[in-house]
Amino acid sequence: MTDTPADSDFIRDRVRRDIEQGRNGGRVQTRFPPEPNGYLHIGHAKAITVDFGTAEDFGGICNLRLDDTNPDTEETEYFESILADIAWLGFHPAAVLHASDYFGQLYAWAEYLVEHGLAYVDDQDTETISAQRGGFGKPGVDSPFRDRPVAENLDLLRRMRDGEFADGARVLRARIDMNHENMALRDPVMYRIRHSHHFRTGDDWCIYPTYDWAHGQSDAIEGVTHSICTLEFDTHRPLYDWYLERLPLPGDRPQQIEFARLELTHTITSKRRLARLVADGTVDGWDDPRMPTLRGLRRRGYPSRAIRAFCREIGTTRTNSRQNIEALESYVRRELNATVQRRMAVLRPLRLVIDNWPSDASGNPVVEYFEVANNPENEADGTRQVAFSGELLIESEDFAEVPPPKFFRLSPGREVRLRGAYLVTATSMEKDASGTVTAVHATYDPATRGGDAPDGRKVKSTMHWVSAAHGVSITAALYDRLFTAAVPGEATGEPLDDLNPTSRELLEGCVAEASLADVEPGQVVQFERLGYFAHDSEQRLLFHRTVGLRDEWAAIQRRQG
RNA sequence: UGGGGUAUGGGGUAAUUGGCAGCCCGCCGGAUUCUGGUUCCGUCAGUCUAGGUUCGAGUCCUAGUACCCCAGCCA
Repeated sequence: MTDTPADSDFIRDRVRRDIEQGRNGGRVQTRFPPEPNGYLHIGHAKAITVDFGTAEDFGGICNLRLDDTNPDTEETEYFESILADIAWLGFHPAAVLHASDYFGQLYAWAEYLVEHGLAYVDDQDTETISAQRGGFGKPGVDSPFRDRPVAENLDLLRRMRDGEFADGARVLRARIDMNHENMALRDPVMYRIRHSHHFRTGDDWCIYPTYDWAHGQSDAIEGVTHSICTLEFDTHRPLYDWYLERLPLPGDRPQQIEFARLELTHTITSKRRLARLVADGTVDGWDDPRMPTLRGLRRRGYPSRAIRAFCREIGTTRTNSRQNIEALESYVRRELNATVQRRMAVLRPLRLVIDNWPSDASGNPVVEYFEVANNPENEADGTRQVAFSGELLIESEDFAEVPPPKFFRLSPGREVRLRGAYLVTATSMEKDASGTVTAVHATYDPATRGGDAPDGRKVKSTMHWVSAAHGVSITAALYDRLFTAAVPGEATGEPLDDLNPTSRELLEGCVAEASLADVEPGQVVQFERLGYFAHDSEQRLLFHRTVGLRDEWAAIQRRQG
């Protein structure tokens, strides 16, 4: 998969036009501005790709800016996870900045607006202010403090800053228009009193700027040219501009551009709902492989390159939409298939005894080693030696006493290929008291060493296998997508309320070929014909069936009705 | 209820700005294959509705419809 340059979209068209018109001296600068109050998820990956990608395409720069204006929700731990996740995704901020670095400048500008009669201190509480704001189609009511003299406002603002008042006692509001048709402009709050400890500025401040008062100004301070955000901020754009137009700023002002956030089927990105799953133990944590967090996806074995390619190629628009999770999985599968090594493993073992396999002088079965390609798609990955002997383990679903129509694998009298080894023909089977098949007996054709018949005869199936005496036992944890639609078969456009969390399935007694030991933790491997596995930090193997091959037989059956 | 935004196959996204509606995912079918994977080829299927302008409309005009966002001292 190649990193192709992004196609044109409305954002890039806009930037291109600005450059042509000489705006900002032809400079392009963006920023990714998360609040450090949680872990990054797949939705953020889209924003990151847009922010960094746009800058990159025009030779500009993109900074990481933490929007840390609310001390009550933000923590250093989140900040650090954001840093790490962006790095994992493969993006490199030109600088790591914080809105809290600008608290001094922001405050000075607040006094500037007060001095120009454009902001005032309001002594009312939240409920009163909210009630006075009116509603859709209903005018607001001016605060009784709206026409306070400048000197009094200035005095009160300074005393707010100096900690003279309790939390919530007063706010600073922009003096715009209580009858504005856009609710965002009905005298929005700029500063609130919070006697809280900020994870970076400590106890230096007890008043904190709101998002609206901080964001555009931070952009301006940093020299951001294009402030790209999601659609729900579009009614804030007039306010963004209102502040910037009234401040003594040189040169061109930053401009806000909105695009539709990424939504996926079978996925939620609501911080509240994800937090609940962590809290109630539905998942093991924020990095549970079922989670849509970047950490979860990484543990699941999703390559960051695939996530990047997906985010870039689904495009940026202003249309609210929901991508099929299959589209993401398609990028993951494509990337994994091209880059990842193969191993053989058996999830639900069934003994396969080769009755005509030779023994050595001391009566032990001969052990033979085959050289198998690590990745047929990529010769550079080399080969490995795999042990073969007279007693093997195969996938129990690869044998059928009575083969259903279109079943190509092993059944009595049928010849199949054991990958890389020999052609074998099933002859008989052993059953327990309940009639369950416990072992299959077969004969091999010594002339087919390596898997090819000299007479050119073909077999319909090539199966994976593990030598019983040489396999290593593993525990596989099988994960589905985090959510599944409540109504089976309803794969797209499902309402979020109909999504149910899926469970994890632990498979004991799985056996893999010995060379699995060469695979390092964090590395992803394709278990041939089964799906993709990833080592996680606890050395447990994770299997994601949705990106794998394992549902093939179910799919065939479904097609046949 | 006022304001803002958006409508293109089952899903997502393009269309040189008024000129053959293309691409990706999915589905279905076929070919290749030592993975029922991959790869390759093919099929199905679309411009929200109703009018209008025009030789010609996804694109322009008029009217309507549907969905999303906004009434935090969250971001």
